Amino acid sequence: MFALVDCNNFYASCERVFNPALEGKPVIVLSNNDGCAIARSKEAKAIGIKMATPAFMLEDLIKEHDVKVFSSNYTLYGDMSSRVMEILSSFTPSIEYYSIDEAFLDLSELKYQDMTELAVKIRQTIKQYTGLPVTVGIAPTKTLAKLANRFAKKKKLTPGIHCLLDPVQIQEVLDHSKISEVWGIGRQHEKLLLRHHVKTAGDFIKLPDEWVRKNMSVVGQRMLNELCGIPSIKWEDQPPPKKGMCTSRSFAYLVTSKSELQEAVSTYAANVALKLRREHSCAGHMQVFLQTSPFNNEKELYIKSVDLDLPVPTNISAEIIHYALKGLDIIYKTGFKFLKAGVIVIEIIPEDQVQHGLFDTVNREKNNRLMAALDNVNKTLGKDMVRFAVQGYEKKWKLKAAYLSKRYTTNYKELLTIKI
DNA sequence: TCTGGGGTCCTAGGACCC
DNA sequence: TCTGGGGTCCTAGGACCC
Repeated sequence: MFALVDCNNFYASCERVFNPALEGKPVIVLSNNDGCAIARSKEAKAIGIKMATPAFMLEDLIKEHDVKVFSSNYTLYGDMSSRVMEILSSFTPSIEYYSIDEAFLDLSELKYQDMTELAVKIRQTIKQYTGLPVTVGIAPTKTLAKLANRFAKKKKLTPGIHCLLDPVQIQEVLDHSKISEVWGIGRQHEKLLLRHHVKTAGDFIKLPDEWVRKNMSVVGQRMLNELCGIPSIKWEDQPPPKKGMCTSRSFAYLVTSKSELQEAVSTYAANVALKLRREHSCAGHMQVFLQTSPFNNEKELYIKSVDLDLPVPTNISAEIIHYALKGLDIIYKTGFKFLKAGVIVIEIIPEDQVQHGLFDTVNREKNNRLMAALDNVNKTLGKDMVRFAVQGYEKKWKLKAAYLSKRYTTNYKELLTIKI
């Protein structure tokens, strides 16, 4: 048996925990750059705010219904997430952290007899310790647990938990789940299946294996197995090592000047280098990319990326910045208004497996000590307090975050104050 | 004016080898 | 007119996830 536990409207709920006045009100959280709505409270969904709607299209609705709007506060959400995960891991050590707001638990070793009772307990504990509402779905496979979780959100009786313990209960949920609600069915597969009159998950499991395999590859076959109660998706206790890391952002406004792009690209490069150091990894290869707005139909779209080999796999900021700027030199073109840039590193290996080059001109030992010192200072004083000059000081291009809440749980200066 | 960011997995097809 | 067959590796692109 597996449980899928996820936080309801996670980002919106996090904002509510520290601002009870938001209770019962429509709340939305915007993506980076205050671009579009990525989290919505129940009330916001009810007035018709759809996932990923651009903020500028919501202006009327926001005014009309007095919607409370927030910029993404990842420091806060990340910290709340680790609190939830810690509580979950107190129920069982067999836990897979699936995303910032959800986790699978493997319940097979658990002595709990009554699964429903366990689900209730999980829900209550998280609510009590963090203030966050969660939903629990329990079933024989991960995909069914996902479906049970979705079902738990829809149903009127005992909302927030649902267990699929026998074939009858499973069949009921399959028949009441739209095909698009199955984990792994996206827009394209939905279209394909609807063309073949497959409307529900119940219809889907009636399809012959060969058809699924032919039209939806092994991915479809796995979904089919999972829905039939045969676990076919890997259990990942430990997150597998990352294959690539990326830092990219849209700019607050369209950027034309090369110097501003250099600031941005070197900032992203420094960020990627920091991510590598946190994972104790080095990268052997990088890509830098640059693009104009895909939404401006009148102007020519310019998307260009360049690949660069790093002579020796590295996580040293200065080195990664150096090559990123070299890449920018290659792809930069005057006469365009750029919306977005990014730095990607691949060929990632553990830092203790780096093969040093015979003709290496970089003093890696010294640089590693420098990076450790830099990370330490920044950890104490706050992110980016010490940085490379090329990253710029003003950073006018930096993304917008006009409605940012405080970092209540991670910064002493931003603790919640209560007047009594 | 204003449209997120960071990932994974799979397949097909080309290049290359014997 | 004839022009193998198998294998591997790499890449681009598609689909999906949160």
